[in-house]
Amino acid sequence: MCRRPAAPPMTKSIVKKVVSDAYRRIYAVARKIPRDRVMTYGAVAGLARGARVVGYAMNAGLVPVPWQRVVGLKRRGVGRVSIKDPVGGARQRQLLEREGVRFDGDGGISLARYGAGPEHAAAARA
DNA sequence: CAGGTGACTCTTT
DNA sequence: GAAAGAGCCACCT
Repeated sequence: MCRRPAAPPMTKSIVKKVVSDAYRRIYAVARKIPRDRVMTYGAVAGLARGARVVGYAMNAGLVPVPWQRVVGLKRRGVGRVSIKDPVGGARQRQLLEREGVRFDGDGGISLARYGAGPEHAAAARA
């Protein structure tokens, strides 16, 4: 049955977000992220142009998007969970590990291996 | 309309 | 290598 685990309140404000073209664009990209793969906010936004907006879109959490596959960039080639909520961050990490993504001792993710960006495609394939 | 905030990123000191 | 500042875009008050 369709049980909704902690379904967020569908307020008009939230609906308005989904209608936004920018949000739709972000959701479309996030949805394209393959399993066992991660993408940085900058990659989803196209660069550091609207990286913040990407986080906003994920925060909405009203669309069936694998927000867990969207991570922040800690260092060049290394990603990391940038969620503000410690609970949500831990959950994301667990979900990613569950899909096969391995974390570094410093909580970093090797984008060269799990990066879903076109630039990392070659590295990811290797 | 203007100000403030944020799951970001980059450059410079 | 760490810290601070600036840039950017969208949403909320």
